[in-house]
Parts: sequence; C-alpha cells; structure tokens
Amino acid sequence: MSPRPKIALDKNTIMLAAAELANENGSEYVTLAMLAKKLNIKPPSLYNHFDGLPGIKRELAIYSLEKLYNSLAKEAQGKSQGDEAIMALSQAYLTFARKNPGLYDFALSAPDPADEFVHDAGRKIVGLVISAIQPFGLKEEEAIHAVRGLRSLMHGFTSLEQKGGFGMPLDLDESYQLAVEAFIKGLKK
Amino acid sequence: MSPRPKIALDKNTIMLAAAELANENGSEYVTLAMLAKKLNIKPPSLYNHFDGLPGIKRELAIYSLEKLYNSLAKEAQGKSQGDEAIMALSQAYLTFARKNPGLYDFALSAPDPADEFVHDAGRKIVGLVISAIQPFGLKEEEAIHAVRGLRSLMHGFTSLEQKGGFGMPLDLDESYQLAVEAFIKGLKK
DNA sequence: TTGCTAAAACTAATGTCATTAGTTAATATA
DNA sequence: TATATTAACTAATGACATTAGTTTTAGCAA
Repeated sequence: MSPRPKIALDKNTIMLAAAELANENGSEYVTLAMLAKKLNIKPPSLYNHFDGLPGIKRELAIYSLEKLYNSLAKEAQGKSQGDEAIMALSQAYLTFARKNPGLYDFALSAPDPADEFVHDAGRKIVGLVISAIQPFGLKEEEAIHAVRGLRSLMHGFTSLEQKGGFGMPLDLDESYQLAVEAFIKGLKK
Repeated sequence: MSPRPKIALDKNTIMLAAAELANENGSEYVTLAMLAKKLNIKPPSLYNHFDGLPGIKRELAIYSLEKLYNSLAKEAQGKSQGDEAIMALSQAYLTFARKNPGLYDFALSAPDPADEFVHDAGRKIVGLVISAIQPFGLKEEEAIHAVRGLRSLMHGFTSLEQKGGFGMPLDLDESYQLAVEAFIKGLKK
C-alpha cells in the first residue's frame, strides 16, 4: 500500500490488534514488528500513532484497566453490598484475567506505575471494592487495608495461576473461592 | 584477556553477578550483553557455561527459589506451628522480596513453569507452609486450598508493592500483616 | 617431560528488534 | 484550486541474542 491510504488506521484499531496479539500469543508478543505485520504496515508507521513501544504498552495498560473496571462494575451491578458483591467482584476479576491473559499482564505492569492516567484507571477499581465492603463498617484506614488485602489475594491467585504456579491436581476455582471467603470472614469483627 | 585465562569463571560466579544485576537494576537488565560486561568477557563466552539467556533465567529461577526457601526455613525454625509460624513465614517472604526485588521476579517467572527442577524448588516452599498450618487440623484438600490462598496473598501483595500498585499513603507493613491475620482467622472453623 | 584433549576465552557474521531521519502521495482544509 | 497535514513508506543505525569457527592454555595421560 502506498502512502496515505483511503482508510487510515486509527488508535482503536491498533489497540484491538495489540490486545488480540497479547491474548492469543502472550504479552511478550506485543512488539512493533509483530503488530505491524498484523496490521499490514511497516513498523515505523506505528510512530505516527503512538510514542513507540513504551507508548503502546502504556495505553494498553489503561485500556486493560478500563476493560477490567467495566467487567467488574457490570458484575457488581445489582448485587447487594457485602459478601455477595465481593464474591461477584472477585469472580469477575478472575474471569477477566482468564479471558484476557495477555491483556491482564499490561494492566499491572505499566512502564511507569506512577503515570497519572494509569493511576486513575486503577483508582476506579479500588472504588468498587471500597463500596462493596461498606457493610462491614470498617473505619477508613481499615477499609484501605482490607482493599489492599483483597487486591493482593485476587492478583496473586490470578498471577500464580497464569504462570502455572499451582502444581496439585485440585480444583482451582474452589481454592479461589475458599480463599476469598476466608479473607472476608477474617475481616469481620 | 586472552583465551583460557588462569582463573576461569564458574557457574556460581556468574549466578551471583546475574543476581546482583537483577537486584540493583531490575530483572530486565539481565541480558547477555550486560552480564558479559559486568564479568569482563564477551557475550558469546557465556555460552560455555549456560544454555543461552533462557538457560540463565531458568537457573536464576531455581537459585532464587532456593534462596527464598532458605530464608523461610530459617525464619520458621524454632517458631511453634500455627499462627506464630505463619506470621514468621509471611514476614520472611516479604522481606526476601524486598531485599531481592530483581531476583524475586525470576522465582516466579521461569521460562517453562513445568520445568522439573523449578517445580521441585517450589514444592519445598509449599511444604513449609503446609507444616505451619498443621495445628488448624485441616483435611488434606483443605490444607492445599489454604496454602494456595496464603501463597496468593503473599505473592500478590509483594508483586503489587513492587510495581508501585498501592497508591495511598498508608503503612504497607500494617496492611500486609492485617491481611495475613485476617486470612488465618478466616481459615479457622 | 611431552604431547594431547578439552575448556574457555575470542572474532566475525547473521538476524531480529526498536528507533530516527527523511521522503512521498493523498486527504483535508483554507 | 492551492496548500498543509497526515500516514504511509524506505533507508540507516545501534542494541541485542545467537551460531560458527578460531585460539590459547590448563590439566591429564603416556
């Protein structure tokens, strides 16, 4: 194709291609070379849309966090706060990571974790969890500690599962559910 | 230096250099080029000792898991089983990851997670935790679920902390300790 | 002691990346 | 209709891993 084609690529198309690449082949397959090949352009052309590979990864992180947030919000919708909402959130979290293994990697490994946009995207998710644990009547600081624990549990399980870190032939869904239940139970006075 | 120097490098020296590189600069700095520069040799020379970069990473994973195991075992030593041992283990886990941020990365991201040696090294650590929760009188399957939860919590917190994923200015050590305590409490009948 | 083997370094070359600079053609705008 | 901008391109550079083939010397056997 010659310069300036009728229909130019837009950011969204590129994001989708990158996400597909990540999910189908693994996050390490998100390279300018691979992405360009998938889009039938040459690698340097990508610089017209993104600030190099770090730029793509950063936007992929934000994209991933937003998709994760949407999945969680949708699932929490309608559930009553407390145990029910927390179980729904944790289940949705795991489901998202399983359906989007490559994309999930980017959600938690932005080039610069202090990046404002990345941070904002993460904060929204924290808000969902904060809201879910309202009924426990925790003080503000206690609530933050609780959310940190819950996030650690969800991310840790997800991450270990994806790395194949669990060896025993014992149902993983049950392990996850029991772990979240135990944590919730321990949270209550 | 010319071919065949008086004192040749040995595997252990290379491992130490690689671990240092990882801890001081980050795991992504473990490249043949960097490692060779640090050791004052040329990159191809490393192939005399290791099976390429994947080989080094694999051995680094085993090395890291063994160091982690030693730290944990040492800390569990003398503690009575149950709450005390679990708190000691979880604290040692976090301490190890903080002291060895780069190396810790390799512990849980071996090129092939199904690798026999990597797996064995991980199994020893699971054994420590299994032993620590003995007093809870869990059935075998329950115990495995519990260990999975505990590992998820420890790895998740560690991982999120290292990525700078916790935004709020609230004591992290306290969050960790409270989370582990809550989980333990929830584990009990 | 001498000669051979194998180890551990080396140089040179290849291929894959990301990235930069500069070019071109077609769309969008004035 | 003329111009500016956009989005593609080619060409070149430098970092990296890796392979092939070479060289020197340490360690061992005859």
